[in-house]
Amino acid sequence: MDILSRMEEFILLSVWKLQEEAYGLEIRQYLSDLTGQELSVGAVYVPLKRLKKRGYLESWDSEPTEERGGRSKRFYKLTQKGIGALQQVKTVQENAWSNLPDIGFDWAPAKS
Amino acid sequence: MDILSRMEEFILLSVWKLQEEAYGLEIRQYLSDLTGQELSVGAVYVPLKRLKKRGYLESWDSEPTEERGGRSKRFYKLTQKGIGALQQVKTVQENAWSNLPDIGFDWAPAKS
DNA sequence: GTATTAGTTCTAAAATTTAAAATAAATGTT
DNA sequence: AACATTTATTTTAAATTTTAGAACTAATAC
Repeated sequence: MDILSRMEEFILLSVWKLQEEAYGLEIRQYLSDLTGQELSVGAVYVPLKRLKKRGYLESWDSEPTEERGGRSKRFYKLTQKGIGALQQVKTVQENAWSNLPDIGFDWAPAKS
Repeated sequence: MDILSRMEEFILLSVWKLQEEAYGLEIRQYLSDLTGQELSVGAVYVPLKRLKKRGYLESWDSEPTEERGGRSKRFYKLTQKGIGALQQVKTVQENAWSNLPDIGFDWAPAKS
């Protein structure tokens, strides 16, 4: 399906949400909080690269220095294409959840 | 992430939506309409089996006969676990889309 | 220089998705 | 009865995505 995977959607949304602070480890932390589940570093960095390569994100590296140790951060920002892909997934998502019948059907055959 | 993939979510929702008519090819058609994209048969049957094996769906086969040719259908129905997984994904999804700042940031460095 | 901290890259295994050919099981036709 | 047609599921292998975590980088602190 030519629709963002859930991981891709979540990463794009993290970038949106985090604004000036959208970089790898921060995104990882944000998503862990959101879903209540630990996330390996690879689980974030691998799709980030892919999303950039495909034009959903752009990036730039922070100036080497700041306050304390550690290497520089790679910040991300949504492109127009990225925003469009999010809009699309939102629409399809909403359609999928619309007009569902009441749950609690009873048409399955009785269990033997 | 221990959350339904998008394909899994969509298939479970199809089963919910289609009620008495929830079987492979019908689900495929429904999802093609929903997303506006053709879907191979494997793209539906493979995850259907997985979802059943994991307890999100139960199934039974239709009586061999009906009106016209063709082999019997395998119908699906959500289990409690399946409903729960959909509820979870809905909640996380809604959280992910809440409280997003206005889009149209301008903190990226100027293009060189 | 050596330790510490913060971050990214790499990479291989596992899991999922996808496409399409094969198979199955029913009815219709001659 | 044999063969064609229709509807549906199964199989399978390739492609893609996800995941974990070790390795590496680059800065500051001592």
